[in-house]
Amino acid sequence: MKGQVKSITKKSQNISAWYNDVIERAQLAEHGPVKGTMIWRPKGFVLWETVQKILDTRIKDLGAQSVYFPLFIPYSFFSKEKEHIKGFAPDLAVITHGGGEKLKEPLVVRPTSETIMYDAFSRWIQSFRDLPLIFNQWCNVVRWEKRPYYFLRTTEFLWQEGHSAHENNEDAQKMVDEALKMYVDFYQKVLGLYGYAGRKSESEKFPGADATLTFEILMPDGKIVQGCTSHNLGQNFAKVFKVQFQDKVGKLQYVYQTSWGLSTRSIGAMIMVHGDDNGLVLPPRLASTQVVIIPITTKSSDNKTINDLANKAYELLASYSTRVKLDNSDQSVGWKLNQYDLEGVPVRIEIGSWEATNKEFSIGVRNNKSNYTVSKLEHLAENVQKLLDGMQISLFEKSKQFTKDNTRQADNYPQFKEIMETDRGFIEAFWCEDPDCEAKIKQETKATTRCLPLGSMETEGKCIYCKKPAKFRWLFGQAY
RNA sequence: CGGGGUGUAGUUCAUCGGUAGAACGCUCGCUUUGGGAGCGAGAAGCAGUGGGUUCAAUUCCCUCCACCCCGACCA
Repeated sequence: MKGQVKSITKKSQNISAWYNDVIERAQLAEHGPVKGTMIWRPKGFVLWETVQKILDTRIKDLGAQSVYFPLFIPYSFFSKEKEHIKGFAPDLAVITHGGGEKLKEPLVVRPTSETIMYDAFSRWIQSFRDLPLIFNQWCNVVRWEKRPYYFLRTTEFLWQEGHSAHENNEDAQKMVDEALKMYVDFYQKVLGLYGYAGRKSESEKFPGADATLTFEILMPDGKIVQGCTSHNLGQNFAKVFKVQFQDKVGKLQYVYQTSWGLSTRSIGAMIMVHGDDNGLVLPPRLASTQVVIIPITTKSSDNKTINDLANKAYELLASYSTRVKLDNSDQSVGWKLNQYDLEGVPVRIEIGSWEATNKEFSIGVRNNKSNYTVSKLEHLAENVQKLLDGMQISLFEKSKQFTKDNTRQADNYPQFKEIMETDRGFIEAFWCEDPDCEAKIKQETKATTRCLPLGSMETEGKCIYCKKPAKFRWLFGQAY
């Protein structure tokens, strides 16, 4: 009965190796032939499809219309906004040749679409009646990565980018806030991930933005993933791309703009936080298979009764709109159980002789390995739903608890450094908001400001680094 | 771009100066099925690349390339 299958690296032993093992063994993805690229296999891509499906509805609820802009952007577009090109230049993939000839002007492979979109906006927006204009596009973008990592840092990644133009800053700010709220809700309710929403520092904000909002998520190794961003671009791009409209009194004005995005990085964060030594653990709302039914037939069992019962359970759950799969394949039971653990299927139902005799079902939940629940047929659908709901909540609660347990206040720099050398995680510390202090802290501890949490109260404190007056405790941490 | 490591079957690796072997996976058959089943048969490899040393290189030396890990950069 002993299998010779090589087990995956323990999560506690080496989280990078574990992460790579899980992704490859669960057949989510492989490395592409070009460094930094990844091949999305069906079981991985379906996760993104689900993210898209759920998020797209919410994005449209924000008033966005879907569009698609070209992958190739004239280099000159990038140069127009000074901060923008400065921030993105190191990441750009630039095409110099095409059709066997050297191009007159190099082309940038889209790292983000502000420039190419706003060039069009300048033609499409003429009047206050054209506002607000809210677009969203799902696409791939390229940012050259020196050190790639599945999902979290890939040279080509997939995302959604929302772009809007408004008459005034209030409307733009409202858009930015709503987009962030949508992302936070998505992370918490669908992906089951806790985190901190806040504002980025001047040096960490999007190149070309007035302000950037973010949702920061703690990983098990104490490093932090930026889960999404929502930027208030002010009139910075409007001025260089001449995006102007005539207001109600006929005066020519620049629009106020926003952009906001969530990428395939979200899937990496979800895997890293929820997964365990047996493989993936998928939040029920994300899982394309929420329940797997495994009939256990033997030579001596009443296989007709077992199969009838399994079929009934399948139909019942399917009619309850549970995403259910019945596995009749001839693999051994042990293999199936391990396989579905690896794939992260939230709930499994086993039906063998014992269950057939008692007309009951043994139900196991992925994140509570040892416990089985027993259910009669008539209560199956609602009991399974309760287990799915319970699992969804417990994943989030666990993520929340872990984040809270690893959010520490540092009141002096030695303390700060000690935390960074041991547990890392989030550190709340006063900072004077001088970029020099921020840069030095980063250099000395690897920690950067992650955000100023929304709703932070202004008080009086001293900068952790220079001891000059500081108004807020910022969240610090090591970025992924 | 710095520091370290690895390239041999689909995968993970072993081997060794005389042109290759295991496990898992895969195919076929029989037997099986309550936490990765058993037996038998079978398919599968120009040993990353280019050069050098040698009678002989997968093996030793160098180049390049790729990938992995650790740093700097980053959604």
